[in-house]
Amino acid sequence: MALPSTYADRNCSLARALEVVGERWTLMIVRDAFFGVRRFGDFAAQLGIPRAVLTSRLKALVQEGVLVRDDDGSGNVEYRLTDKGVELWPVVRALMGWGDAHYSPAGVKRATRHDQDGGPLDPDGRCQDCGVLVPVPDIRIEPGPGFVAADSEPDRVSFAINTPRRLLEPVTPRAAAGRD
Amino acid sequence: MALPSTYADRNCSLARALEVVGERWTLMIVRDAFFGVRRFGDFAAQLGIPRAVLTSRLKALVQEGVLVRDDDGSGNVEYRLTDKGVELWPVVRALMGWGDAHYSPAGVKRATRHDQDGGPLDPDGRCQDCGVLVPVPDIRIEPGPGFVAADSEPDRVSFAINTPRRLLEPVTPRAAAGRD
DNA sequence: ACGGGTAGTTCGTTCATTGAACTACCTCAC
DNA sequence: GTGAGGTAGTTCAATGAACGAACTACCCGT
Repeated sequence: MALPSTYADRNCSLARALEVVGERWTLMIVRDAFFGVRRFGDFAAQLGIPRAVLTSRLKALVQEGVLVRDDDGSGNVEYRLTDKGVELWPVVRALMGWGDAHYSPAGVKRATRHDQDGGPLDPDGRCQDCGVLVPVPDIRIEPGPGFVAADSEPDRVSFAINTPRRLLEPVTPRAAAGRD
Repeated sequence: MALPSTYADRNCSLARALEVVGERWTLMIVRDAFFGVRRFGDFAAQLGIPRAVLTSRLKALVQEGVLVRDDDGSGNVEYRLTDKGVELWPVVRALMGWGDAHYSPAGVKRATRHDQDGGPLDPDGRCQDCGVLVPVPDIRIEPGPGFVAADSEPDRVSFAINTPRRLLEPVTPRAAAGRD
């Protein structure tokens, strides 16, 4: 991976995209960002990723404009998806869909719905009730039939992630209001 | 990466999918398979991947049922996408789309069309002329406006890949007929 | 000053990738 | 049958990346 372009193929946007999000952990970080994770410690705990690797990945994602780093100056930092990052949703959705289809016989692990009317979404992200292409912030995600309950008490972040909620909604109700 | 599951998240089909196709090179191999590459040597030359790594990735993909290995007994082996592998097309398409959108200002590097009527496909893979959801074998792929011509004479496989053709059509016209 | 929370860095170990060279097998022409 | 040429791999030393635990640095409220 490293910098552009270990995948030497100059004519393939897949190679180019993988330069950015193809490294180990990167898409998992992006996934968590969609689920509302914003804090360094939350990413680290949620993913079980070495902190040095997390630092490196977050730096790369910020540099590529997938995340923004927002430091409030008081030791609290937030990483949030940019528009460019949000546009990775189809990638995450496609991979999740494939994983669900082939490795989750009991059904999808997480279901998506149109938050406004509760309609389920088709594979393209369209509401099956009202037909609109649901924008990412209006997508509600919730445990599906293939979801397996944790055997131990979930931590704060896992609980939030496994409770019906809209994408991008921060899992950590940050003290300061209006920060969203 | 390694075996199931270095991404410990048991409730995430994204993690599960990445266990299979998230390693370095893997999606590039799958991409080439969509483009009709089937031979060990063609993958190796096309991707510039160390042969040992290619061996390992192909083995893993076969074991996961993404590819089938077809050995005709005469030293010729073909790796072909299974149905499960073909279902990765939305993943490849989504990543290519994102790469095109953000790293190819001159336009998409490869355009997709409905082979039957030549209609361009929308981001969901639907023909904009006739409206049908085009099955993968009926998708024609061809250089788009962002494509940059090679500076040197392309090899046989690169030439085939960069010429309008249907997905999954083998780039190597294997001697034996009916082998498809 | 202190305790607790936060975001990182450091560093020795382990593991994966790289790249070049080498092996093994089959086929066809002679 | 023997040798040339094509195929699919394997081997191995060197490099680089990931791991994980411990440590540093900063800010805060008390």
